[in-house]
Amino acid sequence: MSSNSESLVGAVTELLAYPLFHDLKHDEVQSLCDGGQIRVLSHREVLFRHGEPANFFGVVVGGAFKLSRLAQNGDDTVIHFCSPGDVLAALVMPQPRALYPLTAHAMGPSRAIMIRREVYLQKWLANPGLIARMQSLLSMRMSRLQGQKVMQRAPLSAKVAALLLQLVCKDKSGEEMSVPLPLTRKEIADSLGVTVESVIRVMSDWGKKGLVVTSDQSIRILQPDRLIQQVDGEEG
Amino acid sequence: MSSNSESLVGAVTELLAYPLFHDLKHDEVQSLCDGGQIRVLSHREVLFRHGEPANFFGVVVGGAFKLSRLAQNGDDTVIHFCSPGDVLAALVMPQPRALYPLTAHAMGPSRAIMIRREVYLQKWLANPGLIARMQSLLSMRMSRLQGQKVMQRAPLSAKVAALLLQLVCKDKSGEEMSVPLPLTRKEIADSLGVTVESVIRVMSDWGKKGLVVTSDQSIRILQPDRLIQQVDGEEG
DNA sequence: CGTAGCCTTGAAGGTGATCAATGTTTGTGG
DNA sequence: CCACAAACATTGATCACCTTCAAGGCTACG
Repeated sequence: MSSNSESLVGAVTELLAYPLFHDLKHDEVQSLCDGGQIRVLSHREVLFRHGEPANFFGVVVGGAFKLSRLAQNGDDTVIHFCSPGDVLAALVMPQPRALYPLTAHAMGPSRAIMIRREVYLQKWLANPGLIARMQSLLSMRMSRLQGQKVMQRAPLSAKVAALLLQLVCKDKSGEEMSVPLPLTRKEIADSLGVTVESVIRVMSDWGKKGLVVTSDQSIRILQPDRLIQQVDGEEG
Repeated sequence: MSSNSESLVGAVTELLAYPLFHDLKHDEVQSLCDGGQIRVLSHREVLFRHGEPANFFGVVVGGAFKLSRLAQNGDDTVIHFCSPGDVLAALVMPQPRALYPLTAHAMGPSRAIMIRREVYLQKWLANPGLIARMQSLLSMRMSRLQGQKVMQRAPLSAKVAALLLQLVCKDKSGEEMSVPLPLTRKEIADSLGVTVESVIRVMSDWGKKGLVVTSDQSIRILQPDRLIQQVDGEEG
């Protein structure tokens, strides 16, 4: 139940599969993970907490994490959902006495490699190709945040639709696809800054119309085109 | 009136003053700006536009810029306000066929150094110390975005107060301070995703109570402590 | 078997949006 | 210097959307 740590023998090979490490050799990745350790978490466990000293950054290698912060009224706001291949808290590493800017909760059983701050400063920053790919990753995350900000004035249904469509791998529009995270209505609400009840009303409406189905904690989108119409503000 | 470009003889020396280039020598900065050019814009002119091919990134050296995107309903959303020393569009440089992710409008007379994409890839990325400081900059920008997202459920007055307090250099709380940008109500509204009218109602209320004054296009905060109370949700 | 987390539904109420009209400031050209 | 246009600021009335509050059901897990 509690977080466990193992050696990262096999994990390094997993990393090679992610675009971030694409043109690197096994030894090079090994060196980039120097002194790191794997952490295995179960559902709702905390990888790191907002405000703690940030001596490690992370690479997700399994499951998913939600990055969130508490508002002063008590309920937390989800900033980002992380999938395997994503990097956590790397941006704050350069700061001398860095604190984690967010709290990271595991969504379902998850794993992450935690790597020392010094290794980032000495080895990661010295590798221009790696930094370039990391900046692309950050650029996409930034882009998502901005995309959500643009939707602020849109009706709630548009926001929920946009979020769901952001989360599915948008390969083939027109076909059925499913959200690759165990996502609760509360988490959707916390991510959009609205109440659970409102999200439920929107989504149960879609359920009746056959737009989406929630089965087994997994959200499947049956008619992506009609969801996209919701984003664009048309009536469905 | 239209955007002008000069050589950047003197501008390089200006750069040395910003934290980003703090430990660099004049020649090094010169090399980092290789082939760059200075652009001088007047109020409301566009430095670059969302969707254009991004072959240059920028460093602000005077005035201010607002980074915004159009929503599908037509009005634009302000993502960020840039002051001198800030870097523009650097994150997308690593991508092969990068497009500008936002539109940059000058707020009042402003200047920026525009530097070729290749120079970023070859010289900037190869300088670990520089990249580290750039990531700190980005980290702060990210932090602002997140801070605003956390405020989403708060009442409008709290959001406006938080924005104003973010923009002033928060040195001495308790004393009078003023926003260092020519900021209109519309821009505040576009930044928060609300309507102009709502912002006006909040701020004119504060004006009557002596919390803030708008004179000469400049917003001065007379009683910062009471503004902070607004953020925390207390009645004023 | 009981608790905890999640989902659902309904009724009432408030906050901010919308629409419309008008005043104010800034900048431009004759 | 004045006239005019454009951008910005302001105020009021009405209304929709989302929140809040309350109550209950479902499933998982110790």
